[in-house]
Amino acid sequence: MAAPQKKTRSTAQKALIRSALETETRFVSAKQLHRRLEDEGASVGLATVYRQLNALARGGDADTITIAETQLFRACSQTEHHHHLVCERCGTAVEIDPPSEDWMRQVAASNGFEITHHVFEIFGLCADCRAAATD
Amino acid sequence: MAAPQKKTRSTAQKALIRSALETETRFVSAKQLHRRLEDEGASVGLATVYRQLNALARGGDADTITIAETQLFRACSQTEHHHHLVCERCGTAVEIDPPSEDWMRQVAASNGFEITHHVFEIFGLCADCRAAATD
DNA sequence: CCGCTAATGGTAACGTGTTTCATTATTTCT
DNA sequence: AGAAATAATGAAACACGTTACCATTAGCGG
Ligand SMILES: [Mn+2]
Ligand SMILES: [Mn+2]
Ligand SMILES: [Zn+2]
Ligand SMILES: [Zn+2]
Repeated sequence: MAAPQKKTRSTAQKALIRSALETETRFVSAKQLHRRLEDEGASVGLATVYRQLNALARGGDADTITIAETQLFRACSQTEHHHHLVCERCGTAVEIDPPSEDWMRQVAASNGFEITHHVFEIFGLCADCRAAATD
Repeated sequence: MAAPQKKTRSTAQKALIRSALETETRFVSAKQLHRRLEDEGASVGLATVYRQLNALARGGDADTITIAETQLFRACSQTEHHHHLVCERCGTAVEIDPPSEDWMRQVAASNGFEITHHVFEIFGLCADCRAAATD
């Protein structure tokens, strides 16, 4: 039988957080998003920002990466598996394809492993940040 | 002129930590290594374990990965750049080659990025852990 | 409206990892 | 072999991102 599946309610905070994240092209932290919301006059608790960002990530509506012990989020509507090319200065990110799945499975199998998942992110400097770094 | 390069002293704790890490084939956390040391009768402070593991990593004598907000360490004598295939159950790891550097640079360049570094780890279950998971 | 309960938000608690600083011990100097 | 200089240690305090708690608010079906 189907799981009880508790029903979710639509709240103002949920909508605010979602739309704030969607207008952001960079990976942002919960704290950053929280500050931005209160700068815009909205009053949303930090705990709620964490909750909603995690919910979005769980539901596949946001990607997350961790940089310097801090989890960053970015809205994502893409359904296929992908990774990111991230500017380590400003957080701007571009979606990229994963390395060959066949190659990974091959490497794993030859060592007796069965793959469960993988992490892969390329970090660098975007054109803008490189230009800005010209002393 | 050459950097002042402060001189390092050899201590019992440093040797203990280094050799304990070297006998370990799995990725281990500072806490795990600390517990193991005190189980063996050695009395070493946790802060010292952190310090020495970080020093080993900085010096290239240890690899580190982060899993579930915890930093794990493993001795490594390899000098070339590499990655790991890690059993997410027992921590056993195998060193693997990186994906094509040319391909990564190509992807980055076509988006105006200049690569600084990348993270890549494959997680899975090793043969032993798969066998043990047979209900 | 009413009642049920999901959701919120302030705060306390948590876990990992770093910093501080008094104490210990290794190296160097005489 | 002392003695002086100072790197290293260790216990506890701290930093900080994230989660848990729980009393209060508010969405939604009736
Ligand atoms: Mn994405
Ligand atoms: Mn290695
Ligand atoms: Zn940038
Ligand atoms: Zn295993």
